[in-house]
Amino acid sequence: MSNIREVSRVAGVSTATVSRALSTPDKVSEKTLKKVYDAVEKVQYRPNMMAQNFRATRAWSLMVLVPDITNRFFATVIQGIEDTAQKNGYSVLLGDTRDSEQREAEYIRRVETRQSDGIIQLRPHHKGDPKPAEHLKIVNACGCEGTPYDCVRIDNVGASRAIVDHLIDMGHRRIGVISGLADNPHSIDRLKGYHQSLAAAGIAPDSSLITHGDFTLWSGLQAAGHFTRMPARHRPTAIFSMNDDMAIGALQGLKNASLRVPDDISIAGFDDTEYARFSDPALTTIAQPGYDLGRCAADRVLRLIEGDEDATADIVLPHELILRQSTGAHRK
Amino acid sequence: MSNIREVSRVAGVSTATVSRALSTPDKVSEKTLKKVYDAVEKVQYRPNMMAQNFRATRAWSLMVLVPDITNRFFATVIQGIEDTAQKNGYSVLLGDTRDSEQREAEYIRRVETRQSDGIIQLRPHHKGDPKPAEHLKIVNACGCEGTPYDCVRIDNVGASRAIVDHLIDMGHRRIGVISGLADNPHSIDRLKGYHQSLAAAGIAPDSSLITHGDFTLWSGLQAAGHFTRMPARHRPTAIFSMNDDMAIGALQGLKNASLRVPDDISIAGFDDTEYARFSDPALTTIAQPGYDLGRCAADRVLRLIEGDEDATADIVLPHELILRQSTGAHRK
DNA sequence: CTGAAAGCGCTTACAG
DNA sequence: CTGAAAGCGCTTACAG
Repeated sequence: MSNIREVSRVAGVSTATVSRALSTPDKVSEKTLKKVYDAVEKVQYRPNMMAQNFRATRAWSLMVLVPDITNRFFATVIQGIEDTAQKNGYSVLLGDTRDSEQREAEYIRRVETRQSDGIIQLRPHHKGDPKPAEHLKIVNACGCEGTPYDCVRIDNVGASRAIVDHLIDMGHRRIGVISGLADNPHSIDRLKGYHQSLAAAGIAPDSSLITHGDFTLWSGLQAAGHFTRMPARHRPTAIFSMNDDMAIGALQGLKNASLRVPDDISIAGFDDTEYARFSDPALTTIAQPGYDLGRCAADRVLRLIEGDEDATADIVLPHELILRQSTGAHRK
Repeated sequence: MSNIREVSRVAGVSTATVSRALSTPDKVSEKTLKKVYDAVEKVQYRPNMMAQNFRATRAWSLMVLVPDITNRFFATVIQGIEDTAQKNGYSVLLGDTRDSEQREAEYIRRVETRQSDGIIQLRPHHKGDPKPAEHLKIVNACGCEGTPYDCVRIDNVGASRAIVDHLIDMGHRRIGVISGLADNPHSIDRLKGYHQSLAAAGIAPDSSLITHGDFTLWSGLQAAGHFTRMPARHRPTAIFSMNDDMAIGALQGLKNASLRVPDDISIAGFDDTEYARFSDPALTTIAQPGYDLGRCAADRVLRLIEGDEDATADIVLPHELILRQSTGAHRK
């Protein structure tokens, strides 16, 4: 592994000149430049970024804290983050927390020890979470309203209202919900939208219509059981699942119980992952701009890191209701 | 941001002693230890890993080169890598190449400039690829036979044979293939297995039965069109798709053409991602040990980095044929 | 058990 | 335009 001293020796100049030739070539004469470049070529010099970064006190990397990398929606957000990071010369460190607080703490420690310049957190900030240390550059992507630091998100309450309104417009009055974990802020916000829609339509809420999963395919299948086991007249005629994966899982549960979708029961998802389009029937869902959420969040941490920014931002990106075949009119 | 000098000042000892107290406490007296720990606490000292790593010439990070992070199979492999890395004190740098050679080159450059200690490459090594530089610590996960450096993989030829044999056992003789890109080594190996099975059963190959996708859901849908547009008597009675995503895409194409699976046509996938179980009908497929492939590959680079190893390894992990409802007996 | 000193590979203010 | 020198935060061989 050659270093700058070796280059300077071969080129017959000082290390300072080599450094300048490489970083600020217009401060160096043509002739010297050539000598340096030739020497770089000759000794196959590659700068030692560990040394460079150490000196510059900049790791040029971003830590992404993601609950579950196999979740396609999160993977899309990460693509947005990575493209932006890459474009700005930053690397992305993967922190797959698997919802473990201990793992999350370990990753955050890496940022505190300067292995990373900033954090993008993909799980929503819970009400009870401690506020992150003042000096941490952190942005929440896919968060919720009320996050006490920078946050890029959609209007979860409004999106939820849009989808429940759609179901109500189709004539449904008994609308079931497959929520995420009860204390998850996404669950809370989307449930709020659900209740707002019911209230606006004059439909009395019924807690037996609400069941909880954990955003995985499996939990969606389990959740469907809650509804299929109900006597038919109590059963909802439509279900709002808080993500596509649980909706896809539920689809299987409904079919196992010989319920036809949407003829016997409608179901809608949330996220518009690629699989939503390929389920049978294709899912009505809310399209979240995953890639853009990642891109914006990355832009934001980068500005925090560069120090261009101090005011806390709450950026809300648009969502869109996507109508497909899994929802249909209520049939008497 | 406090540093070791500040700690030494507060503790009233030298920086050397602080360093020793933190890394080799048994070389330091009890009394001094306490003074140091108190000072660390008082000034909220966090070691600067950039300095530590620079001095140790070890980045403590692994670069993962992945063609597409949204592919669930790859995401699972990455979980195996990350758990192993984490356990050994390494971070994972994400290099989502999107099949771009330019991006791949940029990521490799990061390793050459010592931002990372080693590489795990998730795309298979192509015959024509240049051999990576001698000093690079690189392991191929999910590779193919004949990779000229360390490789952890399954027996793609054998797995392909297992699935095609199954279709033949069910009475199918016209077996279509949805391959990946023609020059992809996985495509090549799996096609080889397909041909071996046909030959063993005395079935003449028919190139009109082979079509190509790119391992995405969409391309599977396109590929299905190739078969549904055929006159019925030329159409295959079973299809082997080289991954689950394309099979799921194809499922939709077959349904659009009013073909029932498996009554009119059988289809099998490859990978056994979580979605294979939740498609309708659930997919017959080959289970690849994605998590273990990642774990083994990470173990391997780690050994390369630690210098415990020099012989090139070719590690083959077991696969398994998973029978579900998407394949059935051939009906006359 | 402890401290003074050197050095990892780089960059930059300073002087010429 | 160029070089000598200092310094980023840490560790460790050396001497005591």
